[in-house]
Amino acid sequence: MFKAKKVKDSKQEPKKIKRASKHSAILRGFKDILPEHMCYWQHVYNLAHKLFFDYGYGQIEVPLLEQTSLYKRTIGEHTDIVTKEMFTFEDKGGDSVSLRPELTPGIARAYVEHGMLNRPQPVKMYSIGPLFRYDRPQAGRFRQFHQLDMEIIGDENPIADAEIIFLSYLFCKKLGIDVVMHINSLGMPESREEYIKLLKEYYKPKRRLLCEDCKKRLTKNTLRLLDCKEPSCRDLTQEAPQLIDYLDDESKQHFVRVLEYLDESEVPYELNPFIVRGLDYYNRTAFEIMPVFEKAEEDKIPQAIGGGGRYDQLIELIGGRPAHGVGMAFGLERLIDVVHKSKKDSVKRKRPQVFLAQLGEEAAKRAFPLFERLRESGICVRANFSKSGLKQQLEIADKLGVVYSVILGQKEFLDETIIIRDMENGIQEVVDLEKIVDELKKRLKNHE
RNA sequence: GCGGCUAUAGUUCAAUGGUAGAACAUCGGUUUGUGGUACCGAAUACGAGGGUUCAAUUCCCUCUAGCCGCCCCA
Repeated sequence: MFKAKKVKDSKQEPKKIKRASKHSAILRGFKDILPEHMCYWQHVYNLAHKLFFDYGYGQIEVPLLEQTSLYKRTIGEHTDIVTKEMFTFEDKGGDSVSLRPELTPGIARAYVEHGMLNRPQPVKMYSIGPLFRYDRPQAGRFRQFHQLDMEIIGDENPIADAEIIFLSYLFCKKLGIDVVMHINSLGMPESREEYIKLLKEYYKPKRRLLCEDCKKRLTKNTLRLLDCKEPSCRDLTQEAPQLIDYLDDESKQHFVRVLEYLDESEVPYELNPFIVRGLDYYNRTAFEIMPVFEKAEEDKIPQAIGGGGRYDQLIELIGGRPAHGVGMAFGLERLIDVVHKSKKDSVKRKRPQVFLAQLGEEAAKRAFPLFERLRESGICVRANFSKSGLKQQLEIADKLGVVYSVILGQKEFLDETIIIRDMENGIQEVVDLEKIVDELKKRLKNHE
């Protein structure tokens, strides 16, 4: 991207290269996950695979790219996600395709397309992967982000809702973070629509008292009115009719039973009538996971690290035979951020145990297969064969935080011996090269 | 999409209307084989464009990006 005029002066060649590389920067709202941060991701992944296997969830992966219409139909034609946040483009065949902004539609599609309703119901699945939304980047919000998603499809029973919420809670607990589940019931679409009518009628005479945003919400997104942080709107909201009082009887029953199950499994939750979710396919149970911080830490309202709910119409929407469903997803960047900040951050980076240092051509040659011998025997070993100075190598060993360094120099090479150096106190010992594996293992065992 | 703040080496920060310093990190050396604790040296930066000016990294404008808030969401 650098300008042509700068190319004129050939003396500036190195500078130009530097500049050019600056211009080819990462896309807005996208993030690299660097090696030193990967331990958090691996920790989350490992925990997820274990937990979901234990609870009988199968892992599924669905494409990053799907027909745009899949998302329009499921998430909702008029939602923000579909109208302005999707990476949508035409492929070479002229079809409109979109990078997935959500995991659930793809999984539901797979359920229908692979005839999963012929499997024992319900079908339990989980999925981990990147999602894309063309949104303005902000704290905890990126254009490519990752979710851990779980779904139970083919189960109307409130215990399925409770299981999803329970597993979400359990997962947070395993990660060592404190959370509380904010939970609500949206009822069925019909009862919800009736409630929205009521809500409009309630606010309309008071329109003048609302903030500018809420005036728009009144017609476009009435439920969101309840969520406004303006004090004047809040006052009005206090007296507003509550969704929960207008639920159809079956939904009410369903909700009560979900809560009973949650009480039984000791999941901490709060009823929150303002959880409405931004996707059209939700009905009945809706919930969000809010992290709980020590009070000194945060003066702002914490962001939800996950959310989900029931979607009993979704499968039918995409052309399958009707099947009930309930699911949730964690935002992994936010989740990891909370783990990172929490005092119980238990994620430890794996440290290598031994550094193998070599001196001289002959020793280096011998050290190379020795590395493999150590690795094969289960010792976590590191080396840098292209460095020749012992000082440099010990420096690296120190930075890696190894317990022992082993030094193979020209002298040791000739004697068929090797030095073991205790990195904590600098005490060295010469041992037979033959016995190095046993000697190291013996010492490492004592060290534990 | 709207608003606020910011933009100097890999990182964290300085200084300055006359083109920039430090710390840490990186690489190399201190007579040839010893780190965590010395000393010396090297490479690396004013986000982009325009304007004011004899002169701009410094002042002004635009753009871009980052952070934060709104909207929305994970």
